[in-house]
Amino acid sequence: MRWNKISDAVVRRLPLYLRVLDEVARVGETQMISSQELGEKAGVGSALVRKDLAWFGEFGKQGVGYEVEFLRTELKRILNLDKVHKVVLVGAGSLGIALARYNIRRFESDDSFSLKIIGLFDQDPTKLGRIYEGIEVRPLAELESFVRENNVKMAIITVPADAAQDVAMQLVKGGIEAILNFAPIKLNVPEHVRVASTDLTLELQRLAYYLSGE
Amino acid sequence: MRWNKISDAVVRRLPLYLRVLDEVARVGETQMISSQELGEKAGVGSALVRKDLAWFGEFGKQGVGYEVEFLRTELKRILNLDKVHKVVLVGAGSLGIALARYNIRRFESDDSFSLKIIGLFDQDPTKLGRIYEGIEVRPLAELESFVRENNVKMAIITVPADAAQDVAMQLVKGGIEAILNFAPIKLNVPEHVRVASTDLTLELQRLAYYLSGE
DNA sequence: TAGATTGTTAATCGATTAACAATC
DNA sequence: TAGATTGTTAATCGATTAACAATC
Repeated sequence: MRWNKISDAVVRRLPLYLRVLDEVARVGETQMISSQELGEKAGVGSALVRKDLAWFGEFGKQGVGYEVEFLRTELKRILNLDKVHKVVLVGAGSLGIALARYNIRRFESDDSFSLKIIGLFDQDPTKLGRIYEGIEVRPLAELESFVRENNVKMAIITVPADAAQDVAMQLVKGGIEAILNFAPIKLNVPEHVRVASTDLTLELQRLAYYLSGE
Repeated sequence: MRWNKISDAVVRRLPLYLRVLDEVARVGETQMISSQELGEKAGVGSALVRKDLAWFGEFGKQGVGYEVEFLRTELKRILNLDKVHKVVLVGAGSLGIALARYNIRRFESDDSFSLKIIGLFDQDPTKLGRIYEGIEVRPLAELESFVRENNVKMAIITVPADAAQDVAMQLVKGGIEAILNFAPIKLNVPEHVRVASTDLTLELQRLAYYLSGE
């Protein structure tokens, strides 16, 4: 399962397609969907839908379209979502806990349930041992070994900016391959580690640009 | 202050530059900064830095670079961050409260403090009247009038997916111009309203793609 | 078969990078 | 002045869109 050289822009749209298919399957009106309709619901041109999917194989039938259930299964496979992934969340502040809750809810209601937070970590000794959403808060000192021993490949960082780089390094040493980062800082990690950043401040500042100056 | 036609890609980098300048100013070692150095710290090529800034004027001196404080002030002005903007947050669940807290902390520590949450809204009657971070939770029914009467132009949505579109419409009717959306759904809004979406699920699913299949 | 839609190639569009004259 | 770096133009790169032969 190695399709290297697939552009990031393409990969970014796959979960979008999957979401549309999930919804179409849930409503259950149609068995088949055209690139046209899939594109419309995903907010993407139909040609781009076809081109994106074509990177991974031939999933459609000319004159008919794509079988919803089949494409859904294939996309899950492509995205590695046909397996359960263990996730650690570092930073048990209010944002971290909220994400743990949000995330777990979301994936529990999903039939696939492919991401599972198995560890919460925090630097604050007063938080240690507390249990949120059924998961115990552990000390940062155990992070690296926990990640290694449990073979965790994915992490979410919600610690303050000045601690984030350090945490990232611990995670990498433990063998993490993908990080979702909420700290407002650019993480420095080796090539083989993927980082997705969600930077609230940057987004808000960007939006301010579009406000008609008052 | 109308530079229409500036591409989104450019606007997206401006807050990044601002952040670098803030940091450089805080450390206070240098008065001047070159596009080279600014680019390095922002993770962007030096030519692109110059090109981005050139859209808005001539801020540098040949042979020398950009004056840190001056460029910082200019960027704030360009991004509309030289004014205080009132923000409403809709959805006082754990994510909403966490964001309110996070956000307020962040901008309070900043000397500019240009975004200020002035209203929290929730549909749950048991939450009404509660006070978080000094802000009272109000009923959704009052959202539109509150936004209009207080001349609020920016909103954050943290309600569940099935309520988000409805909330967005209320906000737009009240006169909102920019929305930061955390609900996992594409919001349908008029042309003149800007939406930035942060979709945790899409990001996580995207990251899963890069995991070496176990 | 006739109509529709895929998979794919070529054309277009937009964004980034390279290069350099202008000039501090 | 000599060295450095801007602002800007031209070249490159990559991503999206248009078009259409293949075919269900």
